[in-house]
Amino acid sequence: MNVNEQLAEALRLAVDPPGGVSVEALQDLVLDDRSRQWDIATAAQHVGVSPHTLRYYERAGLVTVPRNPAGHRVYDAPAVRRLVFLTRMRTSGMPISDLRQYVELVDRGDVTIPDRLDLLVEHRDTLRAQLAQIQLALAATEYKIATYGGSTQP
Amino acid sequence: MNVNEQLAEALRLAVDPPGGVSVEALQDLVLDDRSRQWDIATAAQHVGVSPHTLRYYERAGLVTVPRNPAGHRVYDAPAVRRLVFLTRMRTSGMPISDLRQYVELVDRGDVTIPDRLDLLVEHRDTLRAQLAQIQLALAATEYKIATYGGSTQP
DNA sequence: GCTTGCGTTGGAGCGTGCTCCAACCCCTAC
DNA sequence: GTAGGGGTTGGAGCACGCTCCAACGCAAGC
Repeated sequence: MNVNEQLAEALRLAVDPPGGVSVEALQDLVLDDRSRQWDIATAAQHVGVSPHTLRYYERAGLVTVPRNPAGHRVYDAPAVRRLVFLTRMRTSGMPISDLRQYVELVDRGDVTIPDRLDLLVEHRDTLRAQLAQIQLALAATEYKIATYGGSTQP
Repeated sequence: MNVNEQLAEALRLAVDPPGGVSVEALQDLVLDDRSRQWDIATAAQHVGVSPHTLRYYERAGLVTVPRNPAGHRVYDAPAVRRLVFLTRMRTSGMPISDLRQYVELVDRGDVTIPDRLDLLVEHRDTLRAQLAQIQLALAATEYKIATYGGSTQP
């Protein structure tokens, strides 16, 4: 995978998580990068979690979200993309504590890039192990299905 | 995948879970199918969980385990293979409640095979979705690693 | 002005899946 | 007989990640 392909892939990832981000969300995120802002309900929809969860993530220190004059949270496109990334890491099993550690490293600037790399590499290995586990479970499940005589192949 | 390949695969799955079942465990499970029996500590090692967890699974209704005259649990090879299967389903995200439902269906005999198939097919779909999720998370992680400039490819 | 709706907060509650504890039992070795 | 090392039980505790609640604030529409 060369860098261009990786960029294309990353863009796809940022805007099209399997959790369910819509085409409109894509357009919001890609086309109106700078100016657009969302309230918590809309941002939650874009990210694919509940507003509750977004507030929880803020409380947990994963993000800091600016407020409008009324004190309401205001999310912009980069913030939403960050949340999509964080959510992806979450749903793939990275604990909140690790994610907090990661964003703290990001906050501390480029000097922490090696540390971040360590975290990412570790998580990558975890993901690979998970992948193997799931593939095994899938094979076992498909075997059971086959031996039960169900011809349920798609 | 024909049936023979599936059988071979299933055997491999039953005796070589990534959780860490040893070669001795394999031999125990395959060669000494009928006569061998294990106490809870040994069975736990074979399955790759703690004795605590095995007792918990029994309390949760996933298995019923016979006792020796002293009242100690006695596990035989089929029981351990069943536990390996259950553990694989667990670690791949099937909740205890679903597993209990499944084993209840098994207990009720062949008439429940269609219901079991439904459960399995549903879980298979869940697994496929999980697989896609993890692959996306892996791609995202590898992209981050690449853009941080770390040449950490294996 | 008042209702409605969405937002805010701190704090409590909950479901899951273990994990541990206390009190006890059994068997073996010394 | 007694100490030690395993096992047994019911029940409590815990970590995690939400999820909800009460009490309140702001803003728009009638």
